[in-house]
Amino acid sequence: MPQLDSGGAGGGDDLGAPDELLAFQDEGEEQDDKSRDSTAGPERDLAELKSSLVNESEGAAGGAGAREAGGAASGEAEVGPEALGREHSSQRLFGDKLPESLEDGLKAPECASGMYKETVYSAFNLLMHYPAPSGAGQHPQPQPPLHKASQPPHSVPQLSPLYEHFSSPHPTQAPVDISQKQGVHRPLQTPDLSSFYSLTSGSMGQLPHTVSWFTHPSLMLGSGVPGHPAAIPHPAIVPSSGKQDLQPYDRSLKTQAESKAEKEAKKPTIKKPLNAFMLYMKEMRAKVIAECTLKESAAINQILGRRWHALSREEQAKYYELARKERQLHMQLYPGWSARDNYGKKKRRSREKHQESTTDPGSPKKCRARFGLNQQTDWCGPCRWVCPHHHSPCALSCFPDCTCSAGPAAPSSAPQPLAHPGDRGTYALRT
DNA sequence: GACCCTTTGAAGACC
DNA sequence: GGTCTTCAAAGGGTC
Repeated sequence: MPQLDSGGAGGGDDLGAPDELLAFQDEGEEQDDKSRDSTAGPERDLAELKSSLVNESEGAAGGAGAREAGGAASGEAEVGPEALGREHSSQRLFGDKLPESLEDGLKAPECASGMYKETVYSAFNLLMHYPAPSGAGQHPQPQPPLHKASQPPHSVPQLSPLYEHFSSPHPTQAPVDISQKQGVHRPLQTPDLSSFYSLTSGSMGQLPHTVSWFTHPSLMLGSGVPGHPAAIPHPAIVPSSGKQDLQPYDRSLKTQAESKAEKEAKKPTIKKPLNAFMLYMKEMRAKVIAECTLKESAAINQILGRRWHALSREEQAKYYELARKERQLHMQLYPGWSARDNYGKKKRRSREKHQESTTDPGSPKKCRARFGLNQQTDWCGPCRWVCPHHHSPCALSCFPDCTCSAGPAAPSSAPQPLAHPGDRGTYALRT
């Protein structure tokens, strides 16, 4: 993490996100525990993490896992396996049940043995912690065409070929070559940008996403941001419409206003730069899919979220730093861009859910949606949470340690929804 | 075909 | 300033 790395690339970080620091501040003693755990041995750490996941998934049926999770959620002395949750307080409160698909994946031998198996999971940590020595012999992947003769000691071998390029002392040369080959004007070789990727020995490696900025198909096609002075193609740029252009004849039939609107509609959307977790997901998703034979992104993201919390500060710091560079580069490429530009481009039902929550309680399904609960969760009663509107037990078997044991409340006495696991901030755990 | 789900983090909106 | 909302990725699932 840049802020914590006094000697690292965090110095002079004008774009450092304050949340990054807060995230670690929140962890507090957890991080100390984490450090101790990591020093105690990765095998134990991994085994406990795996165990905690199994317990969480099995906690729905039994109570032991629930109590275990509850102990971890108390935020106080985390001891033994309980400490393995390693989730932020808000996340720890989120005693979710893994989706069936995820449970299946976890129970599947190939997943159980792969996800948190030392040989795989810690292999990633190892790669992140201990830079691979230079030389092709250490490289598990085929040598890329742009492979440099010697690999910088700080590089991460499993990353894409261009990662190596950008880890090289002359990171901007290959894009120049590429653009020259493609006949694309690339005013990218600004001192500032090159400085981003002229990684020092202490700087972090480049992940495929960042690297992919320069290998994206749009780059190869020479597309860019119309009107933008830089006109630098970027994977963040996506056409707002996938439809093909109109034929000239059809176009002639369009009125000027229509064509203008059409132009506006076809204006490529500049996407938000990826944050640290997104970069982490992008890199690790394929591994999780391969290890767990899962395809459902929701389940995969749950796993990745847990893995993210299981990462050490140093490991997370690499992604925070990369995300900071992403934002920096994004800002340079699109100076006038704002996240507001993409607001409202996605219709989200969450907004509708919120509106529903303030008016009609609606059906139990809507009520579940109001509290952000899993729509697929059946109503039953292990947590004894009572829906304030329907006065029926909420069956959140995925929240086995829910302490909201309030009985059915009279409608008039329940103007406020009860604290519920769905409300991350108010969920209290049984101690 | 649009949206949901699910995760974390960044940033804008809102009070 | 604190809280809430939206969007970034991903792809199977749902409507």
